[in-house]
Amino acid sequence: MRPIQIYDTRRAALVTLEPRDPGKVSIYACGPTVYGRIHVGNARPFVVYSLLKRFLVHEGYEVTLVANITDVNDKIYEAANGVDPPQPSALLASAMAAAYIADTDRLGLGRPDSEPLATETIDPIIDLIGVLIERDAAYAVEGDVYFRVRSDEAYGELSHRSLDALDQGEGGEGAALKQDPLDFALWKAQKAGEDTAWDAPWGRGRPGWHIECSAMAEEILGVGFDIHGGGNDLVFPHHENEAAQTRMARGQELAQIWMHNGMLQLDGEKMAKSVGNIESLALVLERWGRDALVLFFVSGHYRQPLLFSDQALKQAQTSARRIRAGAALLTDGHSPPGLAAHREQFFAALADDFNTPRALAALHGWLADVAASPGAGNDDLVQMLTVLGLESLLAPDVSAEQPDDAALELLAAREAARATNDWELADSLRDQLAALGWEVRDGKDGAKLVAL
RNA sequence: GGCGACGUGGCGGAGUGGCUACGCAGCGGCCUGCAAAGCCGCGUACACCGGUUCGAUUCCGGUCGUCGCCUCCA
Repeated sequence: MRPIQIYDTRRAALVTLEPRDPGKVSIYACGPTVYGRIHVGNARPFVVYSLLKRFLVHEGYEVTLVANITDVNDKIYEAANGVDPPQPSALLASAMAAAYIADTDRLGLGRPDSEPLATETIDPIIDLIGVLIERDAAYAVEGDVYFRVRSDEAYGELSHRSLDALDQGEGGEGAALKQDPLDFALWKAQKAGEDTAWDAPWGRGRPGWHIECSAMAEEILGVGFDIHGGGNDLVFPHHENEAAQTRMARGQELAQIWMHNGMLQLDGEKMAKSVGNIESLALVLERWGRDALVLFFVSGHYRQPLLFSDQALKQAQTSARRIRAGAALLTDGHSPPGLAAHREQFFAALADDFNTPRALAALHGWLADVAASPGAGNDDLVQMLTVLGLESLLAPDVSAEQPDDAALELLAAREAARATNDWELADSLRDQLAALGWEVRDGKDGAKLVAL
């Protein structure tokens, strides 16, 4: 196992991964709130942490990846009430959770080891809130429970903010009940129009947004697990609050390393539902294919913003096609030792804060060199592509359309024309095929059709 | 306003105190009946102004600009 460096938001520095349990790495990645279909931006953390897991497994670690699904939330109530006719919020949440699973399944990266739901973690949530109240880090008011931010001396450490700079706090309803504007809700009393609620010692209601993650992460991974991930828009307040809750309730840090991915951008702005510049994941997958999308994601470093555009996806598609073409020239088996340096660079890049673009450059270097020895073993490439979630490029494109009989007839006619050196007719038939969307590729073993 | 990140060749996107990132596009060549695909080759780009240094795209200061968070957000 080589040393693995990861950038930790809290320490604002690269740190060496030193698992709590030797040989095992535990990761909790914040997933979506399911009140609608997810967009491509939401897929970035899913891809990043799925691939990080693959890399760590390759390095010999036993990895547990947890990705939660938030299925109770104001947004869900709003969305359920906004449908005509209004539907039960639990129904909408479960439908959207299923859609989320289906959409991310199509990324072809497998599932996280555990995908807990907030609504199935209510008891641990209530217990955790109870401990916070006992320790005077939280207080109940009229059925709500608020976290006393100023009780936590370390508050702000993760997001590097001073309390003075946070004079606003959570606004809106509940503001009047808070002892300090900075305090945030752990539990919200049931209100009119809210159709999901659970009984708790301080009244019937449902959990606030941040507490569920503290509870779910602790339930599955235990306190002090290795890596907590999510989009960098969650650093404050979500992760700051999660960290504070666990710190005050358990006297220990929730996670050792806080890892955050950058935002996908569209038209110079973060892609977000609130901005309205979203492209649904399902649509992008359908349009460009999962190979192109995954390659697009790994083409940029996870911490940097990444510019989403048709051009970028088209480039990724072309690049994926060429990698596949290169891979097709190889045979199963050991790779030439002379190429090992490229493979080492590939994994060294990933060990250095999961630098996928640099790894990709090494992969291209490997492919460029292997071109000189056709029929070489593909072992190295299999390893590299698998870690990037692109092992599908080792096989012919299964999503490729198959030519219909009409196209095949034209192709046969062209072959016949070529056999008699009737180039004019052959070229005209090739143009006809192009008009039908087929590109002709002449090769040693005859002509083939490829969808344009 | 506060905090943070960033400004790299046509586009995307790494990285480094002096040495080719890489990809896509483009150009030239090989191959081909001609093409396509594939292969080979080709780009002294690092916002601006100062400073440190033998030497800065890389370090420091400033200017301009962009993005993120500070409210729901992956």
